[in-house]
Amino acid sequence: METYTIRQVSELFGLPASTLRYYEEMGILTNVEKNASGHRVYSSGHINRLRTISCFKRTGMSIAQLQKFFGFEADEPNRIGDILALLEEQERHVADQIAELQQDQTHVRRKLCYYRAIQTALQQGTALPHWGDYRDCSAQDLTPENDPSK
Amino acid sequence: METYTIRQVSELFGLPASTLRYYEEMGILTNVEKNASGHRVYSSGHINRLRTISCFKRTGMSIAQLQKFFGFEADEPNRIGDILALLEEQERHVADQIAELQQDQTHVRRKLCYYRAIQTALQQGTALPHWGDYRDCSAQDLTPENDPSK
DNA sequence: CTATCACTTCAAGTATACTTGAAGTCAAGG
DNA sequence: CCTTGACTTCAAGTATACTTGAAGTGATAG
Repeated sequence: METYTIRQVSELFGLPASTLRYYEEMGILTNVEKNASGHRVYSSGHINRLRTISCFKRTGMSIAQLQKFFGFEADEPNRIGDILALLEEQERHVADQIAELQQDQTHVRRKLCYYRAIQTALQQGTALPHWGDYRDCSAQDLTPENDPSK
Repeated sequence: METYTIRQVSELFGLPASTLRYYEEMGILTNVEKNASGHRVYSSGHINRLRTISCFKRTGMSIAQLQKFFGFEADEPNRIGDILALLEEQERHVADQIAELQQDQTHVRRKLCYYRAIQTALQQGTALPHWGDYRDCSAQDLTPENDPSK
């Protein structure tokens, strides 16, 4: 069975060793063994756990929620209901986040479009495009006809 | 020109009034007028600015970066290059975030799938599906053949 | 033998983004 | 006139998630 030092895990995930110790202390990275000289030894199970932690953290879970989730998992099969509820909540949350980010992407692209037009106008000495004060554009204010990003 | 009280803006964005004052103090919500009795008066320009702030914050910008960005905007047209660089960076960042979240969505769905199968097996008293230790499943470990979410 | 390196524990410190509390002002209602 | 409600400022406090520093241990290199 493959094992990893704290340094290897650290480099694998781009996390400082102190963070790995912190996760362990917080109880979200559990059952880390120690070798004869007291150094931590991680297994592929820990690597998988860390992938889940990264995933959940990216999708906005706090340490407290992670503690809860892995607490339920440790108490499987009694807590399958709780686990499913948490995962379903998280699935909704991720879907919402993706939808919001796609809106945000449009917002950023419109601002980009606006400032690129201004830059071009400045360089060519031509008139500025007359989109009014488009800087703080918002999805709501835009119809397909007046949307320069379309 | 339409105006808003701090309470109205607060409710519009679901942000406490203290946060609006904080954003103003930090210089990312600028030029807020006061009426005769010293109360803040927000305009539609502030509403648009707040939409941009929300967008940028969701996509991971810190207050410091927002200060920088709106600082550049205030100094337009001299800083169009800086603005464009920042927006382009942000566009890449959002795209990466969406891609990551889509991976995370798959991860969550697989875990859901796994635990639903376990729940079903428990309820029916049938054998557990033999996916090994699938709990900490990760995209890398899965081929289309052994992926229960497919 | 000793220095260096990679780790260890434990307590305390830091960064970010707010949040709260105290004390005061202003306008309207009773 | 007095209270109530909505705001104001300013300083200090809080929550979260680490991060850092000090002091120590054990294995390896010179």
